[in-house]
Amino acid sequence: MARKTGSHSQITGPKVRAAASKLFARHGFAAVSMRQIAGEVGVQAGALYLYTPDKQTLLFDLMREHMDELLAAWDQQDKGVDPLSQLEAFVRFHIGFHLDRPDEVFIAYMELRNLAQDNFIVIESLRKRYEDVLERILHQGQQAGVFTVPDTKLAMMALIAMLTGVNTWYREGGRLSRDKIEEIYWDMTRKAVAG
Amino acid sequence: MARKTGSHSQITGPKVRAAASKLFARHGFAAVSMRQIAGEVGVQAGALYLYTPDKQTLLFDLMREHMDELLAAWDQQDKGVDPLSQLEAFVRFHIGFHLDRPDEVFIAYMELRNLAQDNFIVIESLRKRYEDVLERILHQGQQAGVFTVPDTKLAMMALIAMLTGVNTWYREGGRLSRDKIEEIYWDMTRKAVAG
DNA sequence: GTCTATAGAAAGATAGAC
DNA sequence: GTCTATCTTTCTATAGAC
Repeated sequence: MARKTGSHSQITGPKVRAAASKLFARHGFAAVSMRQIAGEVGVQAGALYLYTPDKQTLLFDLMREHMDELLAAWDQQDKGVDPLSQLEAFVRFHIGFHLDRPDEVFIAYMELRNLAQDNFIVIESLRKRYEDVLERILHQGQQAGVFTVPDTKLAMMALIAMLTGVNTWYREGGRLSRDKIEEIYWDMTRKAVAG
Repeated sequence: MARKTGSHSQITGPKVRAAASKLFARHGFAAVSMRQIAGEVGVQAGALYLYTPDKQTLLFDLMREHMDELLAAWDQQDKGVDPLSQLEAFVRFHIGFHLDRPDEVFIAYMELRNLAQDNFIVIESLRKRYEDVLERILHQGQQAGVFTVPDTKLAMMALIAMLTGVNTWYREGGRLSRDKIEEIYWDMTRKAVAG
């Protein structure tokens, strides 16, 4: 078979990111070598540096892209006007979005400590923007007398931790459908913030 | 000042574990070198191997000890007989125990993927024993008609994720006292599993 | 019990051929 | 665009002096 030549940058670039995402999620950023990533892609280690200036930037780009997608997806989400509808929309959105991207989610939560200082600040501010979405919903519901949350920030953190936790045990084709899982988590959430 | 001589093994051993715990939690197992640990203890890298056969065992021992302590502490905990009292005891115990040991908790959750296969099995079985404690409480409450949890396993995972999440944002001397935090989390938990 | 020194492997990143 | 080859650094772990 003839050796392939010519430009592959539009194919290889995404493959590098996909391989890095998979390997970082499985083994952790620090435990994965550039050679391993290259092996997964099917190129030599040196070739990776056509697509990223260094390993740190590769991690940062993965995390930033994930957070950007998260915020953009929420903006485009159908959500009601009253706090209860918005909270339900948030719960279902959060679970669905996170279950669709287990590797990226894992990296976004686990590899914060491996970000360089400047990069960390950027990712943290994106995360804060997402947390603010939920906190605002809780605050509005509290003001409207629909929810009883003595501390909206604390309730926000508790709910996000609970919802994101789905990723730690969910397996494709498991006992419960995704819709059923969303249903149960929504039920717990609704009751937890009730009067 | 005279150079100290003689045995320090009863001091240095625990110092090695404390240093490893701190550094693994801050930077991750894979990102921490034996030289860094030695530097934190105040010895040379080679001296560490008097206290652990290798880096992997050092991680494993930290995690196993943490899980053993967790299970032992729960066994000695005051807990009522009815499901509601037991659930409250569990919530307060879990938050208190975990806030007392932020580094160990972080390691126990983040470094599972860096355990060798055999070691992973041991830690996972200890974790399962702890999860079973909560699942059993939920099951008993459901049977007794005190709780309304359609799926006890799922509710158990949701609650543990929510409770452990306290560690991600709690800072000593923060806005809320630990007792107040336990109070709020117990309130959310109680409502989430209510009828 | 701890040190210095080092073996041996592997890491991130770069240079230059093709 | 990718390869091979390599520089330089750093790693885990061990050996032997004190």
